[in-house]
Amino acid sequence: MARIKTENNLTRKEVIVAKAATLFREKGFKAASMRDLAEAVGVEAASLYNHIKSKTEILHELCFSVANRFVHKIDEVEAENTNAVNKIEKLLRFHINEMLHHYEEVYVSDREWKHLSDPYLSNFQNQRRIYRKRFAAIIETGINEHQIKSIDAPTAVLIMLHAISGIESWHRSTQKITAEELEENMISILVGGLVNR
Amino acid sequence: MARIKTENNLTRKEVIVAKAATLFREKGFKAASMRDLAEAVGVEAASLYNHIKSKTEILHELCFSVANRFVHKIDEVEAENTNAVNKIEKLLRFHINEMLHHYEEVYVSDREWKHLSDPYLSNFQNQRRIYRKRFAAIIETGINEHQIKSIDAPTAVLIMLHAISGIESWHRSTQKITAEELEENMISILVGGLVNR
DNA sequence: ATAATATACTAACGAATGTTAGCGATGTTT
DNA sequence: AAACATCGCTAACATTCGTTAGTATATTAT
Repeated sequence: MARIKTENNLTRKEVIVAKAATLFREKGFKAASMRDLAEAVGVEAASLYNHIKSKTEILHELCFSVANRFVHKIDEVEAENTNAVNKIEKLLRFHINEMLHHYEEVYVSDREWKHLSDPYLSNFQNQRRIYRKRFAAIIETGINEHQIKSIDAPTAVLIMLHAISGIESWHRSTQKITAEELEENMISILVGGLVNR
Repeated sequence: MARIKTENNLTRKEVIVAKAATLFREKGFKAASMRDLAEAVGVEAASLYNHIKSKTEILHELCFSVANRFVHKIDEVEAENTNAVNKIEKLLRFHINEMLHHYEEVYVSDREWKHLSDPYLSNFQNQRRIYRKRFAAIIETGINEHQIKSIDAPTAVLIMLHAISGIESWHRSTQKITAEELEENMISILVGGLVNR
């Protein structure tokens, strides 16, 4: 009877959720079975239920831990005393680094939230909608102050956010530029596409 | 015994595939069941098999019909006698319009291709990889001719393609700007992010 | 050492899945 | 009208799914 190995002060639940993130990213939430997850963790499927309530609970944990980090960040950025373009750049760099260093979680949260069930589903969608509105509001400010060219702010937001989710492809590619280079390239293209010249 | 209704010269198979595209987009390939699809088509699940070989075959049809359209387009654009920025703009506009007018198919092809099985899977991945290389090559040309700023071309490609997939959110949003406005906004931001000033 | 708790196991469940077989009804061609 | 192909139906199949119950073992606290 081999116990789930815990390292770095992680609870067994956290180990399971972390392995699940990898699995959900690779196969998708629906296609990844609890038996798959059990094997990845090194245990029988039924044993997982000593640590988690359900498969969906794992998805909750992943989606909301990611969402909360972004909300916390935009709280911080909004409060800063700087111009709109700076704020946007900070948000973008945060998104990029989240995608670089918490790839599995962020990716799963982005692509698999549809499989949440109410009330978590509506909750998540609400948070997402509000986040995007706040992001758009910063862009609007930049437009009004003529730092940013006159574009539709919600459209700009969806371009930015989806563009960053492209880092998925970078992770899988064989000939990678470094993470730093990637970050600078993305900022150059995305911010460059917004600003007035 | 109600037959599958065919309109506009569509075969029954094409009706099934079209309905499947909607369903796969809404629920994901794995979560959408053949019984769901049957209901959407107005028939029993077993009856579908008079027209299609398997659930996976439907996914093949969707993925490759989309992929073929993009390959065909880049063939056309590469052959044109114009500069790199123009070529990129044409490709982007094509992507945007595909996403606007063949939303279901393009979205499914983009997100669900992982569930293809070999040899179709490797085939699809190859086509995708080659397409992106050709796109990157056009960007490289623009960089060498100093129309485009000095960036990593593969990174630029993944930003462009993923940004466009954000049109998904536009489709679902309630207060939409028009399709034409969306197209112009996207082109402005994306091309604006590339060009040298 | 003993008791208590945490964790893993085996076995099994009901439900849902993709798919096949066989039959009858419908539509088309001769 | 007869022959034939097309199409949809019911019934059923083998798997796989998430999850639960009950039990055994390992760890921790007393």
